[in-house]
Amino acid sequence: MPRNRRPVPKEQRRDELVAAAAELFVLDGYEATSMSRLAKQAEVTPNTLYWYFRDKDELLVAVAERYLRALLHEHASLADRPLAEQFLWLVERLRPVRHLVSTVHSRVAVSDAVRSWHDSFHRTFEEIFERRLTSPFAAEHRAGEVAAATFALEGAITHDLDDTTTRRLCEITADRLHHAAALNPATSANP
Amino acid sequence: MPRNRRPVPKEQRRDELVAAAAELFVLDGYEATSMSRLAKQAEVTPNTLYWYFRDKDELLVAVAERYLRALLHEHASLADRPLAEQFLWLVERLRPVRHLVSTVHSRVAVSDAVRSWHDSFHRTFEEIFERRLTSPFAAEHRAGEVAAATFALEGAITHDLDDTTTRRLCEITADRLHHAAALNPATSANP
DNA sequence: ACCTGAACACCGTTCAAGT
DNA sequence: ACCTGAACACCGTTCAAGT
Repeated sequence: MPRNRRPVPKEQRRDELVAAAAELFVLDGYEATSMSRLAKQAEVTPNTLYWYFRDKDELLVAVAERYLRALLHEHASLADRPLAEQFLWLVERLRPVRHLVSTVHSRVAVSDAVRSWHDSFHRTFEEIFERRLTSPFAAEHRAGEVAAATFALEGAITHDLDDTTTRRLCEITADRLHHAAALNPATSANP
Repeated sequence: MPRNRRPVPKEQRRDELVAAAAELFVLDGYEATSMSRLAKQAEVTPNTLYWYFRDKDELLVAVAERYLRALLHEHASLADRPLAEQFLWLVERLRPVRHLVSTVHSRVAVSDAVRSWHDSFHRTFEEIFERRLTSPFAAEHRAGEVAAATFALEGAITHDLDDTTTRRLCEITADRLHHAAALNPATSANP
């Protein structure tokens, strides 16, 4: 068997490794997936993983990024549906990878790579949310509303809620983003 | 030196170990604190930790519970202050132990002990929040509002927000809990 | 009952060496 | 450039043995 200089392009090779990692991270969890088990799954030696990735956290980032890309791609087709419906879709779409979400959060403090990916992830969603804030109002108020929406969804993904509560939470969150200006005391006091 | 059968009562001994763990978990993080470093800090051998705790996760639970007790005790004196102010206090109080919060969430899927503590933690705060829901309305609507409030605070604790955004988020969250019934379409449609 | 010494199986990571 | 064999320092945990 060929042991090195494989004829497969390096981007594709890297992708295979990320795919293997994605499967195991989601199935068994990040901590429970050792680099050697992962290597075995991808049919390489553990060291090979370190040729393509600096460390295990960089592998986590690659897996998370892979899911984010797929998510944004699928989301594009729902862009004109009601916001509450989009939120519900998002939450149900991310529930299966909830452990990945929790792991990313817990490794933000440990790994610079994870932290910077996490931050850019939040910026991506903040931009999407900000576009939905129909009425114009002051920047710090926008930031508060956007943060509340983001955290509501993150919580819904990572916690066990029954279906009706999940749906309610998505409706509440969407409502808030639409009517934020009207509900804002400072703004509604000066019409 | 006495090597066993220490004259110190076992509850106090356990407490010393939890105190040592609390310090290191918060200072260096849970993963970065090995059982041997922890043992050294508490001036025992690693094995001794396993006499008092089933595993590292049970130690994590003990540390978290310790913080929760202190938090609830301090919170009692603010019970009649405005809700937004209570929230801001809570967020700022828990920010220093944010890594503990993230770690608990990421180990919910791994450890039964952590999961059941986490669930009871949420029940505790849900009860506090539910008492603040002034207007009466259907149970599934309450659950949605309470979840939104809980997740907003959890997010504020575990993410970097500037001071004004944090304050705004707390105000929004408090407002929501007060006016939830009026904003609920189903309820406001039938006055 | 309480604590230790010594070991176990494993972990993430590195490095010199191969092609 | 790509990959491996072998090792490194360490991890959480266990267990027989001590007092």
